Amino acid sequence: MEGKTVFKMTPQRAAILEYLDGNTSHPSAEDIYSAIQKKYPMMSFATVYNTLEALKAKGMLWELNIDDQRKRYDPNTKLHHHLICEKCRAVVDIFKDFDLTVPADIAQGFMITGKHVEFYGLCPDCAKNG
Amino acid sequence: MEGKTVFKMTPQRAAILEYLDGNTSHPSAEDIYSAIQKKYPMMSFATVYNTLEALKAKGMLWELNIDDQRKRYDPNTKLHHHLICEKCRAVVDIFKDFDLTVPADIAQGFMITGKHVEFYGLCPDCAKNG
DNA sequence: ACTCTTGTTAGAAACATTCTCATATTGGAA
DNA sequence: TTCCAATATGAGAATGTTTCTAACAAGAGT
Repeated sequence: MEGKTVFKMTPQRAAILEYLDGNTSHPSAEDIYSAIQKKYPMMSFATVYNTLEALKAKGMLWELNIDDQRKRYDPNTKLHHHLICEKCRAVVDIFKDFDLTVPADIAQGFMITGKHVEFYGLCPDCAKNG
Repeated sequence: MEGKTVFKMTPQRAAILEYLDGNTSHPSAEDIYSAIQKKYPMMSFATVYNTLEALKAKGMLWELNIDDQRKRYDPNTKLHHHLICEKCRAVVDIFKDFDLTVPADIAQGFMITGKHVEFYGLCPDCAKNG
């Protein structure tokens, strides 16, 4: 019987959790890896991906497909949305609850379980310089 | 002076355009490549990507980051949103205009130029079988 | 101490996407 | 028509991200 497997705490995982805690930068795996490598040079990329996968499975992390080039991770799993700078790829959180009801005749029989709004634009820095 | 470069029509491009015209399946580059390869076995992957890039630059195509694994392309560039099946990755269009105004105090100085809503769920087939 | 489960690591592999560059085609101009 | 410069193509190499492999390590419980 499948059962939920134990999540063992290790120094590597503690470091990843510490890095993610309260982090609103929506880091990529690479970002996480390089930040933590300073402290733990032995840390492997596989461990980063394994841990992110485990956290995602426990619902403690969102995997965002917001960036053209790589996955981004968000430790805040309370319903919210995102604003993305098309120039520097900065991502910021939008905490606002939009009314997004999809009428049945438009939902085409889908069972809707989640929603996410992406806003595109330019962040203050890029708007100034570009 | 940069100027917009000419878009030369070639048999390969005609085939890609024909395949995309009215296509609501949100195909990946691979999908496009294999569909067209039946007719044009000499067609190269580079050509598919080059053409998609050119069409995107002309605003005739959207590149969608809604799939974990690969980019998906949408020839319909009229404002709309998407509903994604989390099981089979099917993507369907939602033509409904949501009111998505972001108050200035929440926009954090961003200049917002676009928006896109993703709904997640299960398509009728997957809801039935899963 | 022994065992079972789970986590770690380095490196290889898989995969999507982009790049290179020699060659071929296109569409307008002569 | 023929010619030409710009642009497009194709095969394969290169890149970057993510996943996989397999051997080893660490923990908890017996």
